[in-house]
Amino acid sequence: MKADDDDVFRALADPSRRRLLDRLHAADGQSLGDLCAGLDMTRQAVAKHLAILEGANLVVSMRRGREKLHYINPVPINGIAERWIGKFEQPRLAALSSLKKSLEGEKP
Amino acid sequence: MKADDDDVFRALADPSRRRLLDRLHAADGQSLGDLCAGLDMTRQAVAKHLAILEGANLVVSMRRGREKLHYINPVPINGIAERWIGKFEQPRLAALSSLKKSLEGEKP
DNA sequence: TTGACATGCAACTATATGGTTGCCTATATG
DNA sequence: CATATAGGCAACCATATAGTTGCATGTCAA
Repeated sequence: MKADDDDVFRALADPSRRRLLDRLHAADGQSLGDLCAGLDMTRQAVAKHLAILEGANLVVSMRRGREKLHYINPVPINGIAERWIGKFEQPRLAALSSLKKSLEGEKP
Repeated sequence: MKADDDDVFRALADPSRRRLLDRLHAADGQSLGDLCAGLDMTRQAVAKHLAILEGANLVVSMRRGREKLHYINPVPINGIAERWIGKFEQPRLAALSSLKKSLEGEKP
């Protein structure tokens, strides 16, 4: 519920950014140019997405010469998975059964 | 990576909607009026958020008389946690160490 | 039936967002 | 040095989104 989480959720909301994360997951440490290849977006658009991902701390970058290499940072994702999503996993079956019960039992 | 996931991620992107899910998590089966209490939003705004959550299948609703009761549906959240977030949990430490290695070893 | 209560629907506004184009800066390399 | 390459910056545009107000519909209870 921290404010940080908001950046992470918003960063994850865009399909293009999720694809970028997928690409980095497949091959970590790619440059901006590498990440642009095959996407029908301008380089600048990709750069903006990467900036947002960096802002959410989902990606860290370092410059090597004139290149900027990008690395995935799994910590925030792990964070929301643990602190926010985790609480829905445990009561999953309970909620389903209580829902079913409600749907069946409340009408009469 | 299904198209459904997009709805879920987008639904989760908004803090107000996450708060609504939190409220439903705290007390399942609330009506629209119940969910409005204490929020500085109009009822209509809340209704829209709930519609989006329903569209993403994160919430299901049923009418009882003139009330509409809302229930959380943990399945989609569980889905993205398993299928999308899970793949980042496992390589977490590996990625961190490779990042550290890169940050230290590439400069000279 | 009549009025109060819970929700639905529609139009409208303002801002956020994703994307573009154009130009500038910095690092290699001939 | 000159030129290509990789990326950064800023203005701009179109649409999506969150929120509002106003009114309509449906349901309960006296």
